[in-house]
Amino acid sequence: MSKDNIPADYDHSKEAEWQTKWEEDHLHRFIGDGTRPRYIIDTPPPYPTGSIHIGHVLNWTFIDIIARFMRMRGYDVMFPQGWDCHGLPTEVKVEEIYNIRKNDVPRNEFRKMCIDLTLDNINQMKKQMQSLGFSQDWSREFVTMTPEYRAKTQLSFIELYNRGLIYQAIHPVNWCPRCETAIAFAEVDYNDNKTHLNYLEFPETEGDGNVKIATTRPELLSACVAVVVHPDDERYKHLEGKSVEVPLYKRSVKIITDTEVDPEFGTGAVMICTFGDKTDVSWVNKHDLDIIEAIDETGKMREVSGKYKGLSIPECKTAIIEDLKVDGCLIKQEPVDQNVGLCWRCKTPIEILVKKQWFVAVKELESQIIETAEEIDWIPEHMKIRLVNWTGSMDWDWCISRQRLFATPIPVWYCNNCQKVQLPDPEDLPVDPSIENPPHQCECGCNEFTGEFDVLDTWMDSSITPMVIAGWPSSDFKNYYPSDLRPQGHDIIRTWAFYTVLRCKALTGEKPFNRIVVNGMVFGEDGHKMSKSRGNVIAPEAVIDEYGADSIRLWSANSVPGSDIPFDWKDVKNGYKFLRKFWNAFRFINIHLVDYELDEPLAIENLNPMDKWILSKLNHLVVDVTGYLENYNFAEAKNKIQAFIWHDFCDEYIESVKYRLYTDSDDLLPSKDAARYTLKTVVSTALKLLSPITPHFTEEVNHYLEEGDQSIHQTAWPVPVAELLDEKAEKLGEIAVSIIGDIRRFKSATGRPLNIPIKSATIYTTKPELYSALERLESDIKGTIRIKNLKIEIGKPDVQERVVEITPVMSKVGPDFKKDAPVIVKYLESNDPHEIYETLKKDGEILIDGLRLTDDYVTSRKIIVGSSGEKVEIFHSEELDVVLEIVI
RNA sequence: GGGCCGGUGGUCUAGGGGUAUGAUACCUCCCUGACACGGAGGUGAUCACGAGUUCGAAUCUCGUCCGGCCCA
Repeated sequence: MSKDNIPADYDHSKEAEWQTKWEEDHLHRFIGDGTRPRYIIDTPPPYPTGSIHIGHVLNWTFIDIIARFMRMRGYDVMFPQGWDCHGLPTEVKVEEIYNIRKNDVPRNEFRKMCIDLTLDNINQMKKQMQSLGFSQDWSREFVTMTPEYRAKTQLSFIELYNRGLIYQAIHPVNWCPRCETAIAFAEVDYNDNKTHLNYLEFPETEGDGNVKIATTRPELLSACVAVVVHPDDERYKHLEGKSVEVPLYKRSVKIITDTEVDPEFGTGAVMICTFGDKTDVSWVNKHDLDIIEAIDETGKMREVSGKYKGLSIPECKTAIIEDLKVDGCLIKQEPVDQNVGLCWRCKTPIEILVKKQWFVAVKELESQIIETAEEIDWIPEHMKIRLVNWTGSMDWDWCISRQRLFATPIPVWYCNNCQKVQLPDPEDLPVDPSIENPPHQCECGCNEFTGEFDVLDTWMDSSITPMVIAGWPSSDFKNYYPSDLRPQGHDIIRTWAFYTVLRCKALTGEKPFNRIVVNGMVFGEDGHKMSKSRGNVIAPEAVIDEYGADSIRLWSANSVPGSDIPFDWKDVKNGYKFLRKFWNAFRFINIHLVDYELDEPLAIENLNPMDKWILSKLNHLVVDVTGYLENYNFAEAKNKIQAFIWHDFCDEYIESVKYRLYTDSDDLLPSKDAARYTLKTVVSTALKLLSPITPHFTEEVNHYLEEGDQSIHQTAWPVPVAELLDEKAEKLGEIAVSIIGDIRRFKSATGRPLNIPIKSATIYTTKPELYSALERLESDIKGTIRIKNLKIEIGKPDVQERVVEITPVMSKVGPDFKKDAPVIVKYLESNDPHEIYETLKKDGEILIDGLRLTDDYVTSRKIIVGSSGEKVEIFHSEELDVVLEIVI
């Protein structure tokens, strides 16, 4: 039944062996034959940076617990893993490694360098994930930079283009002058700094007046297209509709009004430029103003800025301020705090440029996105609000073109004659228009084309994962779509969740997933999200080396969706201690299981009160943990299992059966077997409950405990046994636990060793039902604490009790006495507790200002004073209200 | 500046109208037939602040302050 070569210590380095075995045995493969209900997880594809961080550990532990739990419950689980490869960070890294700029080598050569680096990074991260015991089906791995995946991304582009949801337009975009590319809002970092607010005087074109405007960006003077003031601003009422002259350039611009102007800031008059900031963009659109492009793609001043042409932005700013001073147009300068947008990668201040770009028509899809979000289960629910609010607050459509190299090419060509857009045939995908030609000639008869050099935003790759894992565009993909579960962090609700909902809905007409479980962020010791740039990162390998994957998984499991959690070595260590405790308990049990032939029906017949107690608690645990895991309350599941094993089982139950296990008496043999059966059942069931959380540990113990070599992960999830759920048995067991604890505490309080034998003990109770309960528990109490003679008596010993404290039971006093409750409380506080107790005992009630207070509304604490002079020690057990008399 | 979340013993945390859960740290005692990497006990919280509702607020409402994530 069990093996007798159990190592003294649990060795977490054996985790790797189990990982290898699971992989070799294909334990985590999705079968897909329809013999079991399917459960599909749309796993996040991480960006291959080369190493996973603790945030990944948290996120993937959640996923893995769910995957393992669902498998044990009979589901065919698809747990794929992908990699979201494309992006600027890899390009920057490659430039760094080879000390080149991307344009120094041919495009394809540069891409090859990126691919090689990414493959290495994926390999490392995959190993890390495997070392954590995550149960992905690696036969279904997807990599967004492969031709197969790029073909899907391009197909999704073509489909949306054909439906008019992707269009090309001239549009303001966020632009990084260093990277020379458009970037999305999500890629803009913001930084506080100090600059100067410059007060400039714009003379009236007709008349002698002038307007003083305040600007932080005088270098954009050449792009000034209007001056705007608040419509209610009395200072400027007379100027509405008139024109002023732009200093230096002597151009005339209109004065317009808009309520968005803050009259309190600066002078209350603002110059609108193309484009100083986002407000400029909205004003230009709203008032249909001209567009003057003053800055080029590299951040240099263009022709239109006149003598400043070719200067960088800061150079131009300095020069123009000097010239304004000379002209007398600069009235004053004052320091001001500014919040500038920076390129998230290189920290260069971004500009807003006017560009021909590709867009996804997000604004048009808004209502559909919100509807779809409503159809999805959000865990926790408030996360949905973030997506809905975000959807309603987009300033402009999603710009999906990027001027980069390592990405999926935009699959279009332009006819050299008529400029018409040419698309590839779906069967030719993927294509690279920068080096290939389109399959057909243009309608206009022309056969000369220019390929698009721009590439797609990486979110275009990763926002179709639920479709890709379902096999899209193959015709049966709807059998595996939508996914059942999308697990992800709350930091990317406005990106990954948003783009996935938007794109999948637009492409399939359906929601991408039924349910989204959102995990929190991991904080470092400084209270901030763990990130490389903050330098508060702890490497998962360091934790695994010291305490093993299961310990960090236990740490991860001590949390719930949506809550941020701080990383703490102490907590990881606590998980490790728990596993060690469980291991030792198992080792002890194993000694008593060697050579033991289980006769289950017979054992069940002979269960004693303590066995029934722990078995009932075990079955309650099964019910509870199943419910907690169904509701993603990992913390509660983990804590309930841990408390049960550590305290109920190890500290109470095992201690209470030792006397039976070590007996040689034939009379006690059936009871001994019942104990062995119970020990085995508890360990075996608890292991199953724990195995989604700590798969290595439970597998290790399981292989010693059970016959055969079936993996614990292939066993069925425990179901509660109705006959063993027994409230009466639990209450009876609690009485034993309480008495045993009291005697332990008594020993501790009187400075005696815990294992010191007791010559005789008498338990006095005045309650008949308690008396009979104690009678049934006699041998367990006696055996557990080693009492030679135990007597149970009805009545009281020859002692005096003194009540030292009477406490109101507020949950009863409050509702029943309402506004009189404080009177009761005050009375109980200010009168002698013993007298109150005596009155209650004598009269059954006590009158306080006409209020009838009975026994039910109070609890009392007694001490036992004095004795009849015998050499006995007496104490009062509060919980049960019994008196114990002890002779040691 | 906006959206969302949060502020509970030294630290972390549960609860969310009736006098606060657990962990950790600390202190005391105990080497008990699996585990001293263990066990038993103990100290320690006016539940961020202010006001309101209520007999009663950590809990509900409003406001303030502080922190976090995302965005501007």
